[in-house]
Amino acid sequence: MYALVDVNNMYASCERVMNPRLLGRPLVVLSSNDGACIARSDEAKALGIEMAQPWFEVRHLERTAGLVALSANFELYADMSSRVMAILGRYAPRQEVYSIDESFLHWEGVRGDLIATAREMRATVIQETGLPCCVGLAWTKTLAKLANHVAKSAERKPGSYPRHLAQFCHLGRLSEVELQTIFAATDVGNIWGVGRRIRERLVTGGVKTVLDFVRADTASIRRQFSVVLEKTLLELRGTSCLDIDDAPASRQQILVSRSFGKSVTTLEGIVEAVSEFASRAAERLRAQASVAGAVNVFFTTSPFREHDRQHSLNFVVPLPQHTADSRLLVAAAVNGVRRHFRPGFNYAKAGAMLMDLQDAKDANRQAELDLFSQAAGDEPAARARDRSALMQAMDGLNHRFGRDSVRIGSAAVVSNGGEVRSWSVKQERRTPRYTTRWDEIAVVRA
DNA sequence: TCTGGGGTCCTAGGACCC
DNA sequence: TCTGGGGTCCTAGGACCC
Repeated sequence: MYALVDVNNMYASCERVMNPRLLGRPLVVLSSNDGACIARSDEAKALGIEMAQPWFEVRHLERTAGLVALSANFELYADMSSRVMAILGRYAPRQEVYSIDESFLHWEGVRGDLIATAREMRATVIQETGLPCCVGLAWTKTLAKLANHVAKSAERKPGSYPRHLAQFCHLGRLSEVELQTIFAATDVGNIWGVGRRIRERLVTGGVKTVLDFVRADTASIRRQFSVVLEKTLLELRGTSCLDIDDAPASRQQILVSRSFGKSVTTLEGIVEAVSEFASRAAERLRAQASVAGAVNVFFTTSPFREHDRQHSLNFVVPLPQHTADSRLLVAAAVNGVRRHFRPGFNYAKAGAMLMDLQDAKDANRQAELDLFSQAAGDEPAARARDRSALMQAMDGLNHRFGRDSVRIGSAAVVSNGGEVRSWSVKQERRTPRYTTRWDEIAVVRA
């Protein structure tokens, strides 16, 4: 039996835990640069604010509807998430942390009352973190996702589903008739794995609800769409095709990209930003004990500025040998920028992606075994150890004294007088990082 | 003025090999 | 006249997820 546990409006709920005055008010959390709404409280949804809607389009609601908008405080959300996940992990033998606000749980051959377990689990999460969640239970992961959708909707949208399914929905406990009623009342686009495009094609073919979909022919779904969608269909019929992934493999690519707070026109501006992104990516690379074989760099103008001349650059810089050394990765990225940069454009966004990742241990062993590597000009093992020790020291200092205490020279360009870097993201409404910074810790007054 | 930032998987087609 | 078949690897693009 699978459960899918999902924190309600995660980001908005985290802000409310730290500032209860936000309870009951329409609240949105904004993406970097305060550009678009990436999370909404129920009250904000009721105002008609859409996911990813640009902030400037809804900004007037601040005055007219008491809307509150906050810049995303990802450090807070990540910390709250890890607390929630740790609690959920206590309730099931296997857990897959699926995203910052969702977790699959798996019980094999359990007979007990899982709804009772779910109730206790939800109460514990609320008690220990203040965050509300909903639980969907079913025989497969795709059905558990659907059950979770029902649990959420039954709680928040009166009339959508039977009220007794609010917060906890166990599809395995429903009669065939009840199940079909729910399937018939659910748009096919709410299925996990059916996005906008596939939904359009399904609806055009007359498949509008989950019920229509489960009655479709597997072979023709496979033919017209893909094996992926065929699996989705089988899962909805109760045949488990997706196993719980409780030992996630390390990432196959690491991307750091940002839109700029204001556009960048100069080579030095792009160099500065790309250095910073490559440097951040390298930190994550070392955190998962990998090495990279190439750096993919891109920078581009904004398609939304229709009067600007548009230009995008995207290139891959291969490395002579795999590495996790920030200095080498940043240097490769910067050299690429210097070679490819074209002036005369208002660049709006850039990114650095580390590719061709390998396990650092495997890469080392490979290098030691390769009798020809030194003859070919690769560095001796001793030097490689020095590199790794230096990076470890850098990561250690940054962990202890705060991000950017030590960093790579070319990424450290800061304008005189403490002025922010030209490309820096705009974040005017960020709340304190209450749980991860001593100097921003929450203060409680009696 | 102002439009997010990460990821994954699958497929098709071309190069190349035997 | 007639020009194989099976395999791998790589890349680009498209779909999805949160």
